[in-house]
Amino acid sequence: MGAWEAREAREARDEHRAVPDGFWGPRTTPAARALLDSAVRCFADLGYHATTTRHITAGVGLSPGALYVHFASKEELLYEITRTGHERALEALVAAPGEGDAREHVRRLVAALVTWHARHHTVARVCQYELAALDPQHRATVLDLRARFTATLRAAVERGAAEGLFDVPDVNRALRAIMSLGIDLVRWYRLDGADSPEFLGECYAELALRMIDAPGLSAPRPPGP
Amino acid sequence: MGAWEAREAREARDEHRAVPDGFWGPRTTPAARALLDSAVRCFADLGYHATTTRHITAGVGLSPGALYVHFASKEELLYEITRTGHERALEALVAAPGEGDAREHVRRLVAALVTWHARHHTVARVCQYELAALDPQHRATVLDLRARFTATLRAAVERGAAEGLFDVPDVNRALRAIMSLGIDLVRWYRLDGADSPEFLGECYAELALRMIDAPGLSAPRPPGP
DNA sequence: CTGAGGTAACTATGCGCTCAGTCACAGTAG
DNA sequence: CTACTGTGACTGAGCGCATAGTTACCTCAG
Repeated sequence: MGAWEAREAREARDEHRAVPDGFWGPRTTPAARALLDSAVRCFADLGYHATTTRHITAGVGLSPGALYVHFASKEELLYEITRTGHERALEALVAAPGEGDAREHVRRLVAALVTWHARHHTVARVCQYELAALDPQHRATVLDLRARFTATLRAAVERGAAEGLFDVPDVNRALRAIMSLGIDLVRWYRLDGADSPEFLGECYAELALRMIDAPGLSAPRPPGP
Repeated sequence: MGAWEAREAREARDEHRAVPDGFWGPRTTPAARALLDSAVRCFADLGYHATTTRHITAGVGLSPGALYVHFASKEELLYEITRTGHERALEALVAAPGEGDAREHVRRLVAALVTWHARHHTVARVCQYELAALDPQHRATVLDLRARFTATLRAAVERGAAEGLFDVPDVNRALRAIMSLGIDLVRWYRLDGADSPEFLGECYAELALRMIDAPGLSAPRPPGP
């Protein structure tokens, strides 16, 4: 039995994966993907600075030096995680169909935002809490992705405000409130809890609309749990 | 000029204080208060694990060993900060008057929650993000304070739901949404921004009520910015 | 004199990262 | 088929360094 079969056997009995297949993209090798998975779990549990390279490599049954075969540094690992995480979240947002009026568009955007952050709450936690540990250049790249994310949501809210569907005295304040609903759940959400990501997305989309709806426009209440 | 006058002179030209006078309680000595202030700034900026004892002591013009004259360890410093922060936040919440119906009570509680977290956003950031670095015993003490905090808010929401004022299919989900509004602002709020803590508290209290109000109960819209 | 507060040099530890060497394996020559 | 060789993944000891925490000594107001 070669080393690679032995490692696959170890991986098979590892705890559940941090992300689904395909998340890291097709070019990444199996060992690099396993290291990214392990790093996501460690960074989410302990934080970037409290995580050692030995934690990460031990999580996939490798020795400390193996990390540097696939990544130049611990920081590059964090960069790969946060950049890919932000790219996937942005993809989920722009994939939300823009049909219907601004109200339906915002509903679908918030549902997509919340569903993604709930389903990928471990990666999302790293993306939200560990940006300060990035190199300035890497951080700038990730913050640019964040700006595009926010701009997508802002456009929909501004459109609804212009059409008189929403009552938002300050678009930025409304945006921050909506984003807070989606972002803060990475702090507490667990996949084995009562609410599925999709269900939570629907609930929170309704809450967001209630916050910004103009008076008298509220639709009938959504289904219960 | 003695060493103490020299230190006071250094403090006088320091950047603005992290917390107002009296925050740490009357028993703490001036040197200990200065170290707590410096630690709050460092932990909020860099995170607990990336902060060294040299950072903290250099921030008040002392040598590294001086920290251990006043505190047993870096962790005890974090414990003092998070415990006191949670105590002060809880005090602000229970000080909100409970007069009027449940709707007004929730409004005042959310306003108090948001106002406190905005005004003390630096301490609050440490309280929210660095709990994992606490000793298990210290963490248990702080989590108990958090539970009492949540229970205060939950009681008011449950009362309103029982009276038919609120439409909340799941009290925990509504609570989490409201708490997320208040907690996530420590990530972005700055005191030199456009909204004062009190004004943001009023705005967010209104948003919270819109999320949970039963249909047809919404009051006229609040004042603009 | 006393002792609380503070200093500076120190220790032990554990970190990120390196590098010479091992191993499995694919390709190729004879 | 065997023998040889190049290649890339990986090992594991360990380097240089920065860290948290310790300690012996100093200062000076009361």
